[in-house]
Amino acid sequence: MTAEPGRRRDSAATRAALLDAATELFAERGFARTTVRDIAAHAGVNQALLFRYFGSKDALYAAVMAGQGRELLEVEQPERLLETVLRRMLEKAPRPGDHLLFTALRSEGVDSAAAEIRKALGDDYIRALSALTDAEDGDLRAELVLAWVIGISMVRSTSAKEPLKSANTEEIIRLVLSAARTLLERTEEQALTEMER
Amino acid sequence: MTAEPGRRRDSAATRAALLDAATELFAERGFARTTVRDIAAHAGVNQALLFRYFGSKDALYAAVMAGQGRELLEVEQPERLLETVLRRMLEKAPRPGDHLLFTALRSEGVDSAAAEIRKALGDDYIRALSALTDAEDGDLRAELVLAWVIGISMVRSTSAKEPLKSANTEEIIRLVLSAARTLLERTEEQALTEMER
DNA sequence: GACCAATGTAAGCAGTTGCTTACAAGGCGC
DNA sequence: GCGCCTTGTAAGCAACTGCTTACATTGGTC
Repeated sequence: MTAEPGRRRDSAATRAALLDAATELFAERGFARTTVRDIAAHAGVNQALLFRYFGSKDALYAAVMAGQGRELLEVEQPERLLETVLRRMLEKAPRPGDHLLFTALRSEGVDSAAAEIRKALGDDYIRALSALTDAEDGDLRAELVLAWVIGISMVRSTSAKEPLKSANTEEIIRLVLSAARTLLERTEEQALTEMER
Repeated sequence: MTAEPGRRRDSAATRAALLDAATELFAERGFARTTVRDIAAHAGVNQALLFRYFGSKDALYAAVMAGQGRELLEVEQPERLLETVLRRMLEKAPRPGDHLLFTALRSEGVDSAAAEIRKALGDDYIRALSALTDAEDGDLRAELVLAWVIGISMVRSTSAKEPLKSANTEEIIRLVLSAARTLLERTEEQALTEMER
């Protein structure tokens, strides 16, 4: 009987189970602190299959990150990007993978696949954010704002009880946005000039 | 001859060499990514002696961090704390251990000695920074500012060439201070009230 | 039913980690 | 000179990591 309960001998389903498990664990613990054994166990799949289907932990990470983390860049108008990013980061009940973006951005190390992905992702966000200001050091300003997001994500992931973990989401967003505005807002005249075009 | 060149059979010097090497490496790579073998090699000392004199990697880390990272808290008047912290973080030629504070604050994990030290250190800085505002959510504001410092340190340690790495130190400080001021400054009247006392 | 590629499994390899142990050697008190 | 605690050394252990290999099992094809 082909339609056996559960799934056996179904490579597509196995691949998908590995991808799902990897997505969840990478988002939760980051690349370095996630183990291939953890992923396989979490997927209910033999560890060797992970390497059969993905080749290496690096490649699995790349597969997980393919296309992920950039949805906000495409959907959001730049003015609302920071707010949306913060809201996703702070939301109470994230779906699996929702935090992939943040875990990826704050990954450590200069080797391994994670470093390249982090850099590419960071560059994309810096580019988007720097479009919000006309200051000549726009990239620096954008990078500072991104660093703030990364730092907040960092602190939230390590501290279990400090205010950041429990505080009102809207309040945090309000505070960060108001402060970031001093870095990213255009000057009045230049904003007007821009509109005239 | 007791006064042999170099040092041999000198436990104090051996301990000190280990401490120095550990200080430098922990500051550079953080707790998790520093190896006891690295430390011993860097100190030119047998690895077993590290455990004889310090007991464990955790304990060595605690010994390194004992009293370190809080100098700025004691010296600086609160109003200048953030600026001084930023300046130390961004300075071009730090002495060994100068970055211990930042590497400690951005250490990962919830176990190991590093987590407790990070928390204690973070709490101290939050306390100092929150004294700068009279808002009732002062702790949250202070934690956000600390998260920013941590994020900047993070980004600088991973990106090799983005603006943050090379940009003008004073410009970065100016930008961060001006933005942070919206979070930490007192309202006019309350600052005056404070002065009257 | 026989073949055979695709799928799944168990065991293990090599490298790294923190830490331990068994031992050699120096140097001080006597 | 002798004993013995202190200091230093080399080797290795157990746990963990990413990854491989040798082998069983399944199920479609003919």
